[in-house]
Amino acid sequence: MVEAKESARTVHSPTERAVLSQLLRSRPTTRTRLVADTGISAASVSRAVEHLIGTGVVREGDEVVAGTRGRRAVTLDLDGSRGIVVGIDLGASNIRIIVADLVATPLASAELPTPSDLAATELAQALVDTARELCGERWGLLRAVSVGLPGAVRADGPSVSNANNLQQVEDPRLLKTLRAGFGEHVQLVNDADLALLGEQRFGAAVGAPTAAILTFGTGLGAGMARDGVLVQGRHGIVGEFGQLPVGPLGTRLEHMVTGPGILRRAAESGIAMNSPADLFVSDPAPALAAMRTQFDTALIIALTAITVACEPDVLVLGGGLAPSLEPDLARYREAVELHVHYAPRLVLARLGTHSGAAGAVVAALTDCYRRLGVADEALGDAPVGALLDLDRVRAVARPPGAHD
Amino acid sequence: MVEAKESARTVHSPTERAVLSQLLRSRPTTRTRLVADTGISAASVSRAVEHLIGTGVVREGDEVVAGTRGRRAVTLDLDGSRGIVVGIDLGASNIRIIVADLVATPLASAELPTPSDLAATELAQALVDTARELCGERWGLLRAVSVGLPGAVRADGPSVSNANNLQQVEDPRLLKTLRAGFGEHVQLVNDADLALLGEQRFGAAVGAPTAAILTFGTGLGAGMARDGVLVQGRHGIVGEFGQLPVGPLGTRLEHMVTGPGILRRAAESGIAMNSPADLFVSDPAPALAAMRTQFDTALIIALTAITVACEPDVLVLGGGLAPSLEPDLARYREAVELHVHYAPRLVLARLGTHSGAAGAVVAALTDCYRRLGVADEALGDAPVGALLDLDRVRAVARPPGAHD
DNA sequence: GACTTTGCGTCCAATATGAAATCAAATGAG
DNA sequence: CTCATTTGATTTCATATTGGACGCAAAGTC
Repeated sequence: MVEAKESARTVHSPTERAVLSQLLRSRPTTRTRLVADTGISAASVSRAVEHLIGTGVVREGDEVVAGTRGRRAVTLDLDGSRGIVVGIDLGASNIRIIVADLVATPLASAELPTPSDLAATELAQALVDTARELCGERWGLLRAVSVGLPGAVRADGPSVSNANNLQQVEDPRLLKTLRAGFGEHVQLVNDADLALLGEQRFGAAVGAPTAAILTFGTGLGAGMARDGVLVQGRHGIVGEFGQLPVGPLGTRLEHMVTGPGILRRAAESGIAMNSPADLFVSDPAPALAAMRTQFDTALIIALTAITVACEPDVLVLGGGLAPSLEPDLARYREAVELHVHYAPRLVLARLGTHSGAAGAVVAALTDCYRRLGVADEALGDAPVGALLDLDRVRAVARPPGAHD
Repeated sequence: MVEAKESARTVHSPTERAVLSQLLRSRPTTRTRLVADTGISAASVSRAVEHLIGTGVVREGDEVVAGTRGRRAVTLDLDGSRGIVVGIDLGASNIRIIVADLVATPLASAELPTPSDLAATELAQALVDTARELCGERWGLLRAVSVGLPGAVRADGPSVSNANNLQQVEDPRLLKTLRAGFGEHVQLVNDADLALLGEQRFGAAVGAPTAAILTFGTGLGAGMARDGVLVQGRHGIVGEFGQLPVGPLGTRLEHMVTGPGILRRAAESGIAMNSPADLFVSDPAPALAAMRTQFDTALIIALTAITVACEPDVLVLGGGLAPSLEPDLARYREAVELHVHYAPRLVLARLGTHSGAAGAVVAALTDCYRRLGVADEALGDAPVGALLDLDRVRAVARPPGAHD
């Protein structure tokens, strides 16, 4: 269970924290490199590493095969096998779960339709059961769980609000049941925030500590991170740019750029439309072209707003509609740049439907490392280097219900 | 000069830093209270204080007059007399300068019309000369200078852009001349950011570490601070909500809510208007009422955007037009709350025309304390308790040109 | 095979820390 | 007024942490 012997694993001394933090940033590494990177004396680094190995946090690896002369340095790395984390993306239509070890190696994954008719308690229990099955005999090693939801997560409790597309997650019993099943260390996070984390660590925004995401799903979701840290308000409404009343007659931005809104507006105008993607065909009918212009206007407002809100280096576009926007990314970028003399790099999400669950893994790992005593500045990089491999995620996927 | 013997004044040891940081947060205080607040042993606190006093950073004050028995504790406080800072608000129409000591006691202040016909170098030299005159014989104690400007300040250099209302501040020679005159520690900051700092420390947003400001001047300025720290992007465009193309035909938000834009739009509509304040009379003519509705719509978009950008506890409205909005603050707040289920407290700026210069003093002091080794978390509070007293600022005001 | 280079652990002196004792300064009781 | 009591500040001392110097180990070079 999550709380098992956690205290014994906590790193106390400042020196040891500094060493572990640097190890996280540049892993795998060696004692000598840690000395150079931290400025701490070789004697102290050696002692700290010795203790970290004794605690089971760090392990020695194979020797370096550098071409230089002299004795070979022993590689050091986190001992990822000592624990596992679970990342869950609880979406309005699908649930995605990834189990990974402490260095973000995917161990198992699953995807299943959301049983949206279930009440909060049953839904939570279903998540616990499925995750437990995926973890198999490693269940005892579970250290942290992160769950992404389509709603505003308030810092108090935490409680959830504005979850229009999956109402039952607002029920506090959801978290209660999750805690009962997974243990203490369960966190709820907005799904767009998690998708951003995923893309920042493993996807389209790698190397951009200040980045933002805009997801076009059932609703418009947004997330922002500055210097590797999510911007999250106490009420969870940071990023709710979809609520800006910028359309004609005060229509909300969300209704101008997401699927249901587009279809409704088309119906109101008497335009036949099968899918929102019809809006993005190359030679549209005049009536459609007018709607597309409105869409573009609204989207550019959203992009501009998010740009002046946090000045991201990269702005990721995700969700079902995002691929349709690819041909026009350059045009959107120019429009933003025209308005504020700066524009972030506009890119499509690269993890696709996995970004939320991948981000949940990142959030869970971050939680683990923070409890281990890693410095906050270093958390943004952890676990860098060990990219969560999408192919491996798929390779370890199991149909729900299959047993070990 | 600024760089004089700075190194000797830097606090090195972690313990000493912790003590100084806590002293800043709860000053004036005593050794015993520092022991309780920091958790450091009495012996170490005593030693640290001794050294801080020896360095000249801290001084002992009068004894406490507590009603309890036992020996009286000696009060400890920052030694504000050991240095001075200069805060300058370089506006499009007026320059305001405040000289203060290291505990934010105003020593001198001045206000003069901006000589906007001067080129960058001459303008900078005028600032240096005026400040030097205000400082008098204390000039040698100058530790830091902050200058607020109506433009986007980029982190590189720093360079300035988007300064449409005072073009010459974009010239890099401005900073060069300022550095030549004031010394190394001059920083340029966006004026809205500084106004927010001022209101957060001394004005309408006291006690709100997460706050934002919207200033209605020649242009629309905005600033945001999260947890006591300004949100500043590398390109300085954070907060440029005025550039959102939300009006009809893509009109920028700025043009809908600031003086020049209002006058121009009135002229275009054939409405006679002497001052933008005419828009806010209690029983407007129908044509005016329509314009007012447009203004309200745009303002609510701005307020909503800034709310979802950082979720401030307090949103300060400043600049010339702000007082006209007072009767409608509750209405605006409700509109925002309707859109995002949360609204910050909407308040008018309390420092009026002084907020920028007061904020510049805060920024300069923060710079000083950071160089002294104060922990970043404690900087948001420094120098709490010593409120910059507006009456004192006025009392020490001198007409430019007067001599000591 | 001796030498050099590099990695890493050990020894030791220097430093910083906290618990406890001591000194200092105030009040109140008798 | 004197002395016990209380609280604040410093000193003493035992202890822990740190980094430099040294020594050993393991590799390549000549």
